[in-house]
Amino acid sequence: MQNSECKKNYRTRQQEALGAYFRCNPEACVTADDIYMYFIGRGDKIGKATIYRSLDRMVESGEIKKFLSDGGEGAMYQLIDGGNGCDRHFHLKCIRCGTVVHMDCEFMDEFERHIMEHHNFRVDNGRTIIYGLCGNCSANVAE
Amino acid sequence: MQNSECKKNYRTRQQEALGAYFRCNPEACVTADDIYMYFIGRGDKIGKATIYRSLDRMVESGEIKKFLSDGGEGAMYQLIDGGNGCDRHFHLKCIRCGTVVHMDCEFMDEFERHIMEHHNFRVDNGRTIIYGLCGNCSANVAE
DNA sequence: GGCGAATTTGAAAATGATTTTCATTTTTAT
DNA sequence: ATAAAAATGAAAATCATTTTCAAATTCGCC
Repeated sequence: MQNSECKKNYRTRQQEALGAYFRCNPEACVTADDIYMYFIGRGDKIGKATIYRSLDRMVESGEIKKFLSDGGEGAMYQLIDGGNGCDRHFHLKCIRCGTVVHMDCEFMDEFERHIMEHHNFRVDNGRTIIYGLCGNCSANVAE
Repeated sequence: MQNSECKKNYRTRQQEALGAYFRCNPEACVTADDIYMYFIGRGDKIGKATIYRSLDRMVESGEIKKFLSDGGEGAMYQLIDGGNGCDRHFHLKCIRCGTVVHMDCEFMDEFERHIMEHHNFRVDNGRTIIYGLCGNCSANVAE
């Protein structure tokens, strides 16, 4: 009810609880049901629909990521570490686990310059996402 | 029944059909239902269960990859590294006029190599679209 | 401090993708 | 060819996720 200890502007107790859950478990990699069970286990009152809705919001706002698990239990959710949005780098997004790697090095300038000079095209870093496989997943996918 | 035209060792007509589908559509990025509809549309006889089972096998064997779409329609399947040249270039898409420029030059290899070596990430050219402004639009847009 | 509007919640029902069941068909090995 | 093993398809079952809608909560404002 009161959000005295809360800095972020979550509107409701449930939304704050979810935010706190991820902040207190920064490495958590969980399904919606995992989270539901966690709260139910603690005796908290929360509905699954609310969890799904809140997770959607957090994915939308870029706080957490959603991806397909290796097993087949449903979507998994995990905190996005950096979280600080910046336009001076590319995003490399793993198509397997959803991890976003931030590419922020001088080579990028070279890339932009090449595309500008040789292809007459001005890259928009903010909108561009490079898809592929991160190191982990690359190692796990047989080829 | 006869697999005269088939080189790969798929056991059944349905499995061969699925393999052929991906080989003939190397850039296809589809849901199980897309594939089902495709075959039904052609008048072929195939069940959804078989499609799911075959897709699982192909993911397992590393022929195709499975991932969560950005929209929310279910899992998507796509050939891994089509092997065909179509995966060998980037697409530069203008966010203003929609023009797609194909970037197909030796610099791309350099780009991939850099990302692989410095960022431990294997770029998937087929799925990546670089957004920005084409020459025309760049000249016309005030910034 | 409280009232009404707007938003959020939760339980249950609905949805929809995927999996399982099982009788039948096809393939494989002999 | 023939029997055993594996694969198929239609339908039913499963299960994660979404929707519905009435009740509860929060927000804006006086």
